Amino acid sequence: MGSKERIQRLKEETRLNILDAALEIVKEDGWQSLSMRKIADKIEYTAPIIYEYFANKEGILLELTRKGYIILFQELKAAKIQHELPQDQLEGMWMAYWNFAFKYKELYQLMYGVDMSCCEVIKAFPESEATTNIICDTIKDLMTANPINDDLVCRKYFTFWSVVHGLISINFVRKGTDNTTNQHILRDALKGIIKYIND
Amino acid sequence: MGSKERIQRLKEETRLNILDAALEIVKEDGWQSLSMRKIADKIEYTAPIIYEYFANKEGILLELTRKGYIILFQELKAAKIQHELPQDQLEGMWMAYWNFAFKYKELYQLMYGVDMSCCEVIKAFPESEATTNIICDTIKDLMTANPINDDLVCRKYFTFWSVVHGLISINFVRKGTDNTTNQHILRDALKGIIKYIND
DNA sequence: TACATTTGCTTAACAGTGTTAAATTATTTA
DNA sequence: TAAATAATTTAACACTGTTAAGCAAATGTA
Repeated sequence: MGSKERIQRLKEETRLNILDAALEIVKEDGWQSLSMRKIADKIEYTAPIIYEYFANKEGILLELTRKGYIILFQELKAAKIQHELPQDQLEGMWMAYWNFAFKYKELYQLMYGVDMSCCEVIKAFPESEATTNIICDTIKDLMTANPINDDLVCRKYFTFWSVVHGLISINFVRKGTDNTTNQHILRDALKGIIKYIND
Repeated sequence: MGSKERIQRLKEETRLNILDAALEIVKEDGWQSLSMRKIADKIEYTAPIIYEYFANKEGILLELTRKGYIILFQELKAAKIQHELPQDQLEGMWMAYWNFAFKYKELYQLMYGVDMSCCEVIKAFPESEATTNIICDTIKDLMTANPINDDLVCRKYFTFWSVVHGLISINFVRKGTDNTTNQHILRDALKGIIKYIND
């Protein structure tokens, strides 16, 4: 009776269907909108059967996260073997990382908790502009070129922001790491950017 | 009849109470756990009256976001006036930004969408280690020192990750900005770090 | 003072969420 | 064919945000 295996195969298939359906829903309407009943609808079952394949909703998310890491690793590996020199490999891998984030945006959000669930449309607050300005003004003060290239100011601001925000959010997610060490990293990175602000 | 104003003052007070209660709940149990009924409980009312002060739940979040920006701006300003030289001002402001993120962690999460709602406890996946390793290996390849300082490798990896992740998540949140320009920023930043990897 | 009106607040309800237990249907086994 | 097992659904529970209806107290008006 080989039907045992056939059934096993079918079960494995619906398991994958659940994951696919979940990701599809997220691609359409975001993580906020993902629900067990919607997944069930998509695979043409009712909600409770999902619990025969996953412990709960988080189980689905964990599985998708795992899938994300596997894909990411493959892309990194592919990028690495395209170069000989370590410095080229490193740059290539980080570019691959970057590309992964946009190609698999939903998975990246899941993996690294970049969730803009709250305040769906962050329409630039007037209050947020003030903070942008006070920093950009100082960047301008540092610039020797005349007239000042506003585009460059904006880019430098972005670089600063990315470094600091990245360090912060990674600290939030991986909260194990020592804070003073990271503050050291931050200070070094800042000094580096400031030093070469006129490039 | 000065009672009009007294009532106005009371209303303003409960409005603030709602915001305080919301933030308190989030501090205790995270954004995921915030609910209208819990807020109502805390201010000793029932849920519907909150809608007399805010359009909906998002209205509360928006107000807290605004508060966050106001506080952040004040901290930046305070940091700036403590220095004379622009480069010191800049470093001071970014350090203030950093400190703000940890001092007002919940507000920062709200403002910049750093939400680890999904997968509450991201227990280091084996799959995630593979991606960490493939990059750290390459960083080691680049290092001239012998024996290799593992701590430094880790720190360099963190720096890379922060820059890239920061740039990505800021691109997600502020999706208006041009992608190719950011890729340019990224490439420059990467080259910079790689260049000074032995410092 | 007596009535009408506005205000403040609550209860009840709706549609949605994740999740579990019971009931039901379909399939396999004896 | 009858019993046992598996597959799937229905019903329910405790939540969620949100709205409408109802009530009670305070206020305005005669």
